[in-house]
Amino acid sequence: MRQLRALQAVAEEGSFGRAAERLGFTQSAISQQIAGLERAVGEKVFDRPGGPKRVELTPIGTVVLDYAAAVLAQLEVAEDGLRSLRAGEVGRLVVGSFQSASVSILPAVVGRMRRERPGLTVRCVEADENDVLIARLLADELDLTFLVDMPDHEAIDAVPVLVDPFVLLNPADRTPIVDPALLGGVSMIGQSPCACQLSIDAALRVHGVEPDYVFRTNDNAAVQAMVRAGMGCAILPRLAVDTSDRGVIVSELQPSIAPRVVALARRRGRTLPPAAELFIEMTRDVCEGLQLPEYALTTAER
Amino acid sequence: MRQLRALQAVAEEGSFGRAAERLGFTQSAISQQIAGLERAVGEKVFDRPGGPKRVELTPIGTVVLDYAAAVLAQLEVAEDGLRSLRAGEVGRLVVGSFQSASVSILPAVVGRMRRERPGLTVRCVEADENDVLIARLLADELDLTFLVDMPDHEAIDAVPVLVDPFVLLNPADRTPIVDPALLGGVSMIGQSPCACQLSIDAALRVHGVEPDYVFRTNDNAAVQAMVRAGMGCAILPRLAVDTSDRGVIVSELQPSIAPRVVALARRRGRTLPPAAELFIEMTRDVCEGLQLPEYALTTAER
DNA sequence: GTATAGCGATGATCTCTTGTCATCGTCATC
DNA sequence: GATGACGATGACAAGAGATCATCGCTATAC
Repeated sequence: MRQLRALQAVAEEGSFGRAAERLGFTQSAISQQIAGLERAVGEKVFDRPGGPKRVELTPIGTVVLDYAAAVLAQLEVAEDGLRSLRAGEVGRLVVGSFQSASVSILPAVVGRMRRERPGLTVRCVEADENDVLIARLLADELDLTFLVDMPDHEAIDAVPVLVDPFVLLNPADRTPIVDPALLGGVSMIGQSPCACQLSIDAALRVHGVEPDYVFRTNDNAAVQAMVRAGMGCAILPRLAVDTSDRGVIVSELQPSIAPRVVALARRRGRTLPPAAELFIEMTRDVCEGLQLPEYALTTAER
Repeated sequence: MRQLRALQAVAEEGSFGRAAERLGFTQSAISQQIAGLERAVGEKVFDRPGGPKRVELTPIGTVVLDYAAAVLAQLEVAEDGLRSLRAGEVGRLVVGSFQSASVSILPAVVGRMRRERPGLTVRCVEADENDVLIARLLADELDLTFLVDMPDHEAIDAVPVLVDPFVLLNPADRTPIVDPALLGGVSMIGQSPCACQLSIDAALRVHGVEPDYVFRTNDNAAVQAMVRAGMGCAILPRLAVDTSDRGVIVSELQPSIAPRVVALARRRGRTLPPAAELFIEMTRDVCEGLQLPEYALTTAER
């Protein structure tokens, strides 16, 4: 390494002394470095004519120089690559997500990443169940993952990024129900029993209600369309709701049930790519924005 | 370097200790090498879960490993290349030559080289004048050069490889002349004043003869054809003569004139490619063969 | 729970590498 | 023959790098 640089410098300068000067060594050091290189190669790489003449590469020296240049160039490429990787300018991030996060949070975050760090690639892996996301996170298939609720797993580190209250959807042509305790016997639209749905059901049972789902779909827009069509009520996280829909009345639950917490999780003990910190920061920022008052319910008041 | 190898070994073994064993170090040494690498990279390259679990590459570590593999592969290519270069298996040799050497010596030598060392490239540069060859040798454009006569130049090292006496060519239909002193006034075929021709002329003048060239050509076969056609006599180095030509009588000069010496020269102080030694050896060998009795004059006796 | 075994980190120590300094011999030039 | 530029080399100091012994941590076994 040091020897290869010395070789280059001497070959260019034609003199051990000048090469030493260029590299910040003494002539003696260069002499020893070249001697070491020649020991390694097994042949002289320079002809030293003596006196003030230039030292000249031997035929073998020429070849060694070519190889040295190749190795050093390779090394330079590596250094450049690492520099930009460390700076978070380039890289690849695999993020787990679930449907409503993919709809409400991810687009904004990924959009900003693409704008601010075009070299970064973000790949998203979606799964409906928390457990699947957790398993993939633990298997190091994901760098980060969104989760519903804070996980209770000692190998996982999670930060809450969004507190997303549940809201009640009623058809616009009916007097809206807002008390979860009154949902007993009411037709409801639900999701298949994913993490989110299960926590809704549990909350309703606290109010003594066993919900009666007449239709289940995991597509939030479909849920909302069903409500609009008058098939029943629905409880959804607020961020999953299209609040511009005039056919549906979106109301806070009174009394409210425990809101859904969206967390961003990482495996404990796994070092993340530098870009991950950026991703986390942006996500928190985006989520903060999503919780601003202007995103509060407006449809019910209209 | 050492660190890159350590990185590879640890990544493959999943353990500092086993990597140490493989590389012939202690675990402590590997630990420090990886620590040094991480200092250079600026980030951890391994996650160390602790306990008997495998250490795992961090995302950055994976990238570093890729770069390391590239650099090490490059280095291996270099080592392989140098090994075969040093062994004289591959390489490139530029050899200076003049016409009769190109005809009589080179083909056999190059042929043998090609057979025994197919990886070697021999390029020949031909020049009619000794001085041109010497200048190119001194300019390092040639690794070796054939020369007519031993050079008297302190920067050149030469070994005689062939002693090639001059012979006299007479047309077969005339009583042959063999005494150079009798060539005065005789029509002669000669070459243009190259090194070889000049030494012939000088030798003739010693015998009081000023040769009368009625035709000059640098093509030996053309000289011989002219003699065959009866245009005159000619003096040529024996090796330049086609002794199977029945139309020409080839005789030794009596008294003989100083023979031409073919030398193989190198620049003093210039290290030659390993293949050059081989070339020199083969040349001496071939030339020895050319001087065997069976190559002695036969035409005159036929 | 405690014991145990495997693993990496670390401080002390030693060795070998690699730098500098001073000096020498060589070669071209004045 | 003096001079100056150059590389080689021996002595010595500084630093890198290896080993050894030991520590703390984690998972597994009893």
